[in-house]
Amino acid sequence: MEYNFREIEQKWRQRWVAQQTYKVTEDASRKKFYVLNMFPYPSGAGLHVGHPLGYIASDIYARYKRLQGFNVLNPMGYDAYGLPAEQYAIQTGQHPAITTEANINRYREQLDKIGFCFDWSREVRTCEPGYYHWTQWAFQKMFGSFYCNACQKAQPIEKLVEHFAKEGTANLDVAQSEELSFTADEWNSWDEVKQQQVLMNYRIAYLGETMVNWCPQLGTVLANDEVIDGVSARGGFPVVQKRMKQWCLRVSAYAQRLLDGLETIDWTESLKETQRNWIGRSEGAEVEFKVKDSDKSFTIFTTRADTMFGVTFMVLAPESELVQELTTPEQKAAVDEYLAYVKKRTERDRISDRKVTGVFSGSYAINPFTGEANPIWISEYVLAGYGTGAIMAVPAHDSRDYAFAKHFNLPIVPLVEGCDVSEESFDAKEGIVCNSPKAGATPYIDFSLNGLTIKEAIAATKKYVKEQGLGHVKVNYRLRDAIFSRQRYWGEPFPVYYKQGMPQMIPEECLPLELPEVDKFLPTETGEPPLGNAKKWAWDTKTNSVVDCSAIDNETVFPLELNTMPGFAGSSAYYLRYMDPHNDQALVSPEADEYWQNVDLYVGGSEHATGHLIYSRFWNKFLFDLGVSRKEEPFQKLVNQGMIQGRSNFVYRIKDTNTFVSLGLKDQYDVTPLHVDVNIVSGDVLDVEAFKAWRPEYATAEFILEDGKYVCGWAVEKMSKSMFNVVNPDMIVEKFGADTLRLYEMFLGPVEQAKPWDTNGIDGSHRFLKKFWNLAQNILAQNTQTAPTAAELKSLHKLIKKVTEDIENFSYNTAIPAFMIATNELTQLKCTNPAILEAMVVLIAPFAPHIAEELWESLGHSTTVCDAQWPQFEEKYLVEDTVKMMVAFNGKTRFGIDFPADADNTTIEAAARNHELTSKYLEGKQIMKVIIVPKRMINIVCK
RNA sequence: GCCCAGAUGGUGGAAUUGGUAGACACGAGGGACUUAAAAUCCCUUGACCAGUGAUGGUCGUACGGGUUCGAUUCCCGUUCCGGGCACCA
Repeated sequence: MEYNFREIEQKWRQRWVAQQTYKVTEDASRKKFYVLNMFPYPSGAGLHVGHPLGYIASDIYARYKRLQGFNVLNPMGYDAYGLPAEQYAIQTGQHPAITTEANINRYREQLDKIGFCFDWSREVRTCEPGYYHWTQWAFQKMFGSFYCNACQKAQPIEKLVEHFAKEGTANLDVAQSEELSFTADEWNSWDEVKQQQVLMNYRIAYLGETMVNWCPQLGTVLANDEVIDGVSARGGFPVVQKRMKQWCLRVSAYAQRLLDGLETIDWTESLKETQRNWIGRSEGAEVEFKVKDSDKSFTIFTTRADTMFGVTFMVLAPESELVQELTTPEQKAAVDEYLAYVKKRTERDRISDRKVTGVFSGSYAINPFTGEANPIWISEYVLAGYGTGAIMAVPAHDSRDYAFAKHFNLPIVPLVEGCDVSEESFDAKEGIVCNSPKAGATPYIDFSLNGLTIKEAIAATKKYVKEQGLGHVKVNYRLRDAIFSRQRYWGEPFPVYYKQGMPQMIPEECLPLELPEVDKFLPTETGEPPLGNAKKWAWDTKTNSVVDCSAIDNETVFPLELNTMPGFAGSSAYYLRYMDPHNDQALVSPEADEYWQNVDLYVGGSEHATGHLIYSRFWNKFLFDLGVSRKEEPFQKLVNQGMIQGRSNFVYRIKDTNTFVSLGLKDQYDVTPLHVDVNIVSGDVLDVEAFKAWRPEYATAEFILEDGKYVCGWAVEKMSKSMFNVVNPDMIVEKFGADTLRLYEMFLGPVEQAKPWDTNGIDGSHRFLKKFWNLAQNILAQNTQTAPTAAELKSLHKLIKKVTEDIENFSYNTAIPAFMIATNELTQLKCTNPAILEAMVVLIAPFAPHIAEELWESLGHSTTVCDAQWPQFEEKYLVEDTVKMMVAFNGKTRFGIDFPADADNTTIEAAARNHELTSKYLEGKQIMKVIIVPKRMINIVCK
């Protein structure tokens, strides 16, 4: 019988749906395993062969775990809110919901063809009210919480209110936007609005006036991870800094826990490193400097407290409030001029040209270690948002300070033995300290740092700063709070209305607050977000319902929030929702959450390292504090699948002609390379007729061939429509079958590695399946009932061992060759034993489920192969009595000799002396050492 | 600039983590079957040298050193490619 993959695959696709083969339910008697893919944004372009890579890898693991007896949750859904659908809506008037629905249907159709074991009954879409109900709910909980530093967890805001009423801000250790100080009496005397304003300083979801990344072309703000090199990650439009009132999430409060959590999870080191960089913890000291001839003082942050003796000037950020306070009247004009200059510069200007600029404030600061007065400068190289917005400059040991000192001719004092600072600063934190005053030499300090290593000196100075009350030890993080408002239509609406300018949450029982209809998806004429176009978008507090905007009276009917939530809102807790997707009483029931816990294996791209993977960890930690999530870390193990790049093909057109010249001859002409559709190129040879038919302008094209063929050039590029290098999985499935596609994608190389797609090699995978099929048909036809031979068992168990290990390690690319080898061996052994075939069918089921099901049925089983048992490896079938080992003398390979498999040094030595091939080499020689490499070789060191 | 990960045939990639480097596949070359093509099967395929031949030898895992009986693997230095962070003090 032929291997008719089309018939087989269609048959099993239908049967899996009919029998609900992949539907899972919580089952306390079985161990759970949760496999998850990063859910896709359903774009209009559909899937290309790169998309399913991760899905196939996780599908193999899910199927393998199921065969091992685990109850496997492997859900799929859609990250359905997003910019492309909205921009399409702006251009065409087509409602984003319609576009999104159409795209989802196309995705689903494509996914269904590849044979995944997703439980589609658990599908979620972030744009559905039943789903974003819980996104809104979590937001309200964040609004109703503050972060307690002392207990390192989120707490209800009521506790903070209680604290304020009793002690004001005394004994308060909480995460906050700015440090406030007030008494209980003051708090109690304030009215509701004032109290609410103060509480905003502490809420985890808060409305904050902050500098945001504003993208004028997109008409919205962007989070830090959405901005790359001063332009938007999506679209590449310029981004400017703008002060705006926005919803923010206090992610920074969780910085330390986000950092610590990395130690407990099984992610790649490079991904953890990326997150560590993003969180950017730095340990240092805040030191207070008094201003000369003034009662003012200010605090700086430094990680190099050891360089206190190398300070020669101070620098303030232009945006710092200290600038106004410390500028002397004489310098005011110069400072104002400088501030005006800085204000004109965009983020992009700052990044692209880093010229040294600055202005002297006129004031001096007293170094608390030496009593020296140092000039206070103002410069844009100091950032307002980091540390205290003020630094002590140590030009000898900081390259930025160095550049500044050279430019403005300020002194440079080196502090490390033997360092040369005539050309550049010495930034390394290594070496021995010198040039610090002797103990007792100044009235300010009674010890010397000279002779200490930098590390010791840092510790010593920090300790001194703390003891003397000159400042305190401080940890700073680069991680900023996430800006949570977007001026868009196609996103989750905030469940918020405004009363007296203060945000109010709509009652929890009224959630979800559904996205209203608008007739235009653009911002309003007055510059309000698109929701400003909605007619029915006001909250009636009497009826607790959405009413027409015309009813707004600001007494019982109030305007609703016009911003929507960003993309990461819906993707932050979706893995919890899959556990209990139809629950309308809770995000997830405690029972479902207790059973599924967290994701055991998460598969997705590393491009989400500083976005989704930070936000969802934060979101989950918050839910953990609330007691909603059982596990502090959502994704125990994470595998990053590498991007599949496109392999583009080129044709070479001779300039100003319609003649194309083959690759090997192109250097003889002046040519322009042009992308050509890879689907009309096979093995880099162009299908000339198809090319003429491809585009009208090529209908009359002429060709200069080599050896009768037109050979194309090629390059590895991103897979994209514009490069004509997109390979569609549907086409591959049609031509070779889903099992071949699955096998080939895994065979291409390690899952984690980026690699170019090359359809040429797919024959090999397809050929293997045919061979496997033929072997199976042969066995089924003969159906010998005798016991398997030792050779057959050896072949099988070698395979079991290899495949089991490789799946565990995600080395699918090495598991597949093992199948090829075993199939060849068993074919050569003329195996006719169905027991051997049965085991092989189970082993291959995760990789090629359709063919496995078909053969499983042929073997007489009435259940699906998914309910089979993973074969057990038994060592005894691999053990051999004798082993052929290479005997080498002093490392030089000489002879292959059979030895007993369990031979030790003494027997080997004796055997070597007696053996006809080796005895003469050893005659009269002394054996120094015998090294046995198990089952491989023996090296005899002799002289 | 700092941090992380890499570099193996014409190509994608293996190598039991210190033990016969190049598994497996693609491509290429040769052959068988076929009127022919497709499909299938078999052989060769890192480079160089010697030999009619079986075969033997030398070199070879980016480059230069080191440790070791033995290094693709460990250590030091250099070059190149990829990723992250970046006037973050």
